[in-house]
Amino acid sequence: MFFLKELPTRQMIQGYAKQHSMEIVDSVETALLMMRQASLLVRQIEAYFSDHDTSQLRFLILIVIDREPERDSLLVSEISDRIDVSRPVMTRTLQSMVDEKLIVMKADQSDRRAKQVSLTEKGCKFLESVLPGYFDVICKFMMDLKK
Amino acid sequence: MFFLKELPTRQMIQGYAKQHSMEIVDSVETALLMMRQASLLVRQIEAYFSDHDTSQLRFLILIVIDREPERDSLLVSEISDRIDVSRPVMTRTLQSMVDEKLIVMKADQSDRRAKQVSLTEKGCKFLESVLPGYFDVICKFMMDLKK
DNA sequence: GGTATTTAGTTATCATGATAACTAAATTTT
DNA sequence: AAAATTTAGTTATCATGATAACTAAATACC
Repeated sequence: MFFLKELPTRQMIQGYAKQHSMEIVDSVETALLMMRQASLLVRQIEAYFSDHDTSQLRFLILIVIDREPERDSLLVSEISDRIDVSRPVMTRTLQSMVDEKLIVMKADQSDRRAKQVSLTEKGCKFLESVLPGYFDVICKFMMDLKK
Repeated sequence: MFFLKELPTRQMIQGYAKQHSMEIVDSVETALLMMRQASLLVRQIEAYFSDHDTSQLRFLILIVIDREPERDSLLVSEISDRIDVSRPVMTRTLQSMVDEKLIVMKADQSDRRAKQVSLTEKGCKFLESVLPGYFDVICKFMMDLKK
């Protein structure tokens, strides 16, 4: 997250940067603006999911399992390949989602270390129920940006 | 932070969004890309500061005090006006920065509830020492983006 | 001038990110 | 086939974000 409310002016960036090339000042300005806007959007998204007693990470886990063509389960390692949080965070989050009955986990047949994760009926329904609002939050934010 | 590594294709977004207007699909795609890129950059920045035994928040606190024209201290509340983290996080972070001797805090004369925060010599030097690398990280990231 | 409200900052507690160190199973190497 | 390494996932612990509830001082209201 990037927490600075008022971004530095170009002049200020120029003052701090040792090399004063326009290109560098430009790219720093663009980067700061991108981080700030993304942070504001991420906050709105997290607030949306928090209102629905969940989190963006839980949502992403549901969606990567759901969007997999021709499969109805993924290994924990496959989910981790698609979402870059650390393994312990993945373990903990999956456990909470099992508790909430959004997913089920069962031992893999061919590799006894591995675990198959699949959506429950409840998880599927829940994903469908939060998706429209998720798009709404993003669209509304992007509309406001254009103004 | 936005953790999804492979963003959904336009088709996939279209499949999930109830309304299929191009505009909506477009803005969702743009937003996801922005959040993903910003997250990657923020991670690099945090890694950079972590290598220097500090954090982006500490850096931002130093810089908002430093960049204030005609003043060499700010009230905690003024720092909070400029950086949107919660007050308890601000309190805790300022305390750690006092422990590290990057800043000093003293009671305000006119308002006995308030505290003036100013940079120490060490804090000033430290800020100067990390600034070039900070710009480097951002510039390098933005260069790679263009490719 | 006394009561009520607001403002400044802190403390306690929780949620969620990380890394390091671990167990157990699979795989590679020799 | 035994030993070494890699891979899958977990546990323990820490860092850093949040909110709720608090103290104390300043300000507003009557």
